[in-house]
Amino acid sequence: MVCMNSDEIKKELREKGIKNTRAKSVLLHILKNAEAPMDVNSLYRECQKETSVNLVTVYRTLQQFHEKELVEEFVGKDGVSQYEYLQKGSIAHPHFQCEKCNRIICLEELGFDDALYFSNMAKQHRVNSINITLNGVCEDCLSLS
Amino acid sequence: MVCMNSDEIKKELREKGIKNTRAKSVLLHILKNAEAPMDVNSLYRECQKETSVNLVTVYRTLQQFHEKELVEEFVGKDGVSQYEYLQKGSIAHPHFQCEKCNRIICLEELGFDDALYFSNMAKQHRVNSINITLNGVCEDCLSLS
DNA sequence: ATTATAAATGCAATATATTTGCATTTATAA
DNA sequence: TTATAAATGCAAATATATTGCATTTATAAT
Repeated sequence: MVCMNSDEIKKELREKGIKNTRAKSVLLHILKNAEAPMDVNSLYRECQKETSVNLVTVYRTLQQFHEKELVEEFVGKDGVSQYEYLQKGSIAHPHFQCEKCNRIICLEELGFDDALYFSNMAKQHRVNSINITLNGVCEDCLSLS
Repeated sequence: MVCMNSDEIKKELREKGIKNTRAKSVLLHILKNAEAPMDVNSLYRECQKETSVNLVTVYRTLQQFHEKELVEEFVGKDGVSQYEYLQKGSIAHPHFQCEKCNRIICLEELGFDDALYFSNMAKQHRVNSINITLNGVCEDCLSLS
């Protein structure tokens, strides 16, 4: 298990007005240590390793984390929601999703200010988030075929 | 109803090895005339105006159109699949989706070759498609609040 | 024109992802 | 210590999408 100061997690939850329960702290911990976006099932499985929790609680927690802007949410081409910890002040990065195994890989940040660039395209609307996802076949699945 | 040479539709279906049935031709017609991506329900409702068709047939037809590369498919933040006629040789364009009313608006094409730009980020993988979606609140919903 | 065949369709059932209602428990602030 | 809002679990409901199977139909070959 990846290490992290539990006081830090506790503080982060309190700042957002979220009760410091086992489920919430474990989930936030998992999300903060994830190297790629995760779906509800993976998060549920990981969470179960640490504490007994109901799947509905995971759904509700992720919804709350999203509302409180702790995590970003997007839906992959397979129709499954993905969650990723939202690094404060960081620039959004694109993702690659494999059509065979559905795994998601983080790509490097764009070489330009995407928020500025893309928001200009939709000036008359209010842009809250930008999602860039490349779809295809990952190197692992390529080597299997 | 928007006009379009039905021979053109017929030819397009035949070229892709798809039987020229009422459901298929009506759906292709609707998709070709749509000014933005549509979901299954809108397509189903539109299709019903022209011919009696089962929802399953709409699903299966869209799946086929996607396999035969007649349409592009992506999933919005609301988890609903969206379909858009694939203009041959055209450059992909980003979309804006409203978080309130869920409608999708096509944005202008990127000012650079997105396929080249983004594929370079995922060199070790095979990139088949690129989806760029901005999420936020559209001008109509903004003016209501 | 007739016919054989694969493709397409409808209907019912199923699968999967996600949400909701409600009773109970728990963290936290007073 | 206690009152309260928040969090949780469980069951059921909802929404989206898929599958199996029997029947129908477009199309190409005759």
